[in-house]
Amino acid sequence: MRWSRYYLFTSKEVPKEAEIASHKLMIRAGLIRKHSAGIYSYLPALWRSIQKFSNIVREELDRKGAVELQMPAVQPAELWKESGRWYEYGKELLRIKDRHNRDFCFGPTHEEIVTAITRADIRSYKQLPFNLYQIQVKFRDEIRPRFGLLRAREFIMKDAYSFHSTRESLDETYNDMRDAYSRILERSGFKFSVVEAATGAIGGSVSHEFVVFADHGESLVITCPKCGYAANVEKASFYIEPKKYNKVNFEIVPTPGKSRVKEVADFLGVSTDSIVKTLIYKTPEKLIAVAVAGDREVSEEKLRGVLGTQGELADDKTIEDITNAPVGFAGPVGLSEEIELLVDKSAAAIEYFVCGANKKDAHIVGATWDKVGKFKIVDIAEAKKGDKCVRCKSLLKVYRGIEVGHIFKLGTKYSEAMKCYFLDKDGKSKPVVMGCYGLGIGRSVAAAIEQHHDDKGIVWPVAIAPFECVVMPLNTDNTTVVSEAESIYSQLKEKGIDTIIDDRDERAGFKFKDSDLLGFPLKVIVGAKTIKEGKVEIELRKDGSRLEVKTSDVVSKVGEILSDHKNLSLVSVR
RNA sequence: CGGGGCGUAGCUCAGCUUGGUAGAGCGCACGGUUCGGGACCGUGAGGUCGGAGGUUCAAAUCCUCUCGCCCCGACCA
Repeated sequence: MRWSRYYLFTSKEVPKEAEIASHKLMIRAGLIRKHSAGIYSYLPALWRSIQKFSNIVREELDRKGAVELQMPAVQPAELWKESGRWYEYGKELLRIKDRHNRDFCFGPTHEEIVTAITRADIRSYKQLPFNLYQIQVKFRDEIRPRFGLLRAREFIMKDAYSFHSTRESLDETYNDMRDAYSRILERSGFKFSVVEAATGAIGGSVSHEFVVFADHGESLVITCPKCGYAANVEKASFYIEPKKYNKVNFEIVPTPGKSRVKEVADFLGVSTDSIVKTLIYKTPEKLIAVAVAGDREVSEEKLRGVLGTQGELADDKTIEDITNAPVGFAGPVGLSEEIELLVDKSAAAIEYFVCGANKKDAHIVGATWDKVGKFKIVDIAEAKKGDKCVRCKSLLKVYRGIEVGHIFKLGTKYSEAMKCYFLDKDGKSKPVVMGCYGLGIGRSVAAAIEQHHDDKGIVWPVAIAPFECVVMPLNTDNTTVVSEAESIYSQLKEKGIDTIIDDRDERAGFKFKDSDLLGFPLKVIVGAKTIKEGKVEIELRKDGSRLEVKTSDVVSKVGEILSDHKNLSLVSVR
């Protein structure tokens, strides 16, 4: 590619709307153009990176026997009504009407469509399993798009859906996909972690996230450096350390106006972890009381797992009705029998605790669980810094990262709702067992920049760089320099090395700054100084190191360095 | 959805308080000097001041409405 004829325009200005590195650099390097909140064009250079990453994805999925297809972006409402998600998905689903006033949506994901396809074809267990995938534009009307491609509304995603006659078969494919994702990320030069995750709006039972480490990531990941346990903070379990408690006599004490945990703790002179905090949640069907230790938060994702449905905090009026007290004075002791009580492990472990008295301006001290009616002990508190591993009791670490992939065991949620059945060996009709596997393409590429950049610009991993190599004739008025550069450029292309020549009539410094910003892994510098001796320089973007080589050796040397780097990025970093 | 901020040249922004000829830097075009880490000098092109309405002799500036963008928050007792 000739830079002078390519569509690649950089800028010195630091964009005002961008806050994090990948977003700023993508704008400065001329890789994206924003049209609306969370809606972008991918300009040619970035599109090359996206294509390279997509092709790695294809190679690794094809290797596992997955089959590519393409499904519609605009989907009829009927299918979403069948699965029930037309009513559940909420405002993130972009709903549109056609000229006949019929309802459609712009697909945020494709379980409905893929199930509509397969239910028409699947008859027998003999056809199973199979795994279908596509790389396609999705739309999710996010509450607040931000960070450029990291949280866009329109984005490119690889989504795969597998279909099975048995759970065991699903397990097999699930593990295959897990391997494929790991290979994809390794080949693309990511440092990442595979973590247990909550299933969210997609549904299903088991799921894992692929989280690329980044200081500005939106996901919090808990890992155990000793035994390798890793989970999203929304899902992570932790070890509750047994403590010795001194006996405290049961007593109802006045706590006027002290409704928050911190206030009660200060007022009574106790620590927050000896308080039991009681929250009232509501689901579409019922009210639930939830108790956690005062120094902990409820993980709504964990709660969703226990309830099997999304719960939300009840409004003030409901709380007053059920607890006979204003908000802030609920407690498990003496709570109405009408409401189910879930007690987190963290709260259940406290022998003598402080809690709301279900009475205005009063708390109980010295409460014990034998004074509480029926309750169930569950794991619904969020892990936090300083917690210990549920498996090996080592100190857990908390990392920030970007969730680039998420794989789920869906089970029969969609196949039952949408009647995708097959006839099994025993002659009985059964719902197909499904898995689904998402990987954010644009997000991954943005995450790569987030993970690989310095103060000069992007430092692309070789595998997904827009170009592997840039040839830079520094003195465009020197005919030897120009002709040597052109010759090297043709030879590199000949050898299949992805090369751009910076043939623009610009000064040397300008070209250096631009290619540093763009982050091409290798520069071949052709200048008047060295060409006199029949030499050029090769510079590595990674560390700025240079070596002089004879013009006759450049091509083989470049090939050598690039293959070294490709191999390097294959080394597992977990 | 709630709160805050912004919208003026291709980009980043000043001007608005106190109404009166629309500015700077970068970028762009041309000429000259320069030429291995975002050069310098000169000349020049380029703006319905987000949009609509209003007040006024006169509106980028004041008022009303509206659209868009950015940031923070969205209930944990």
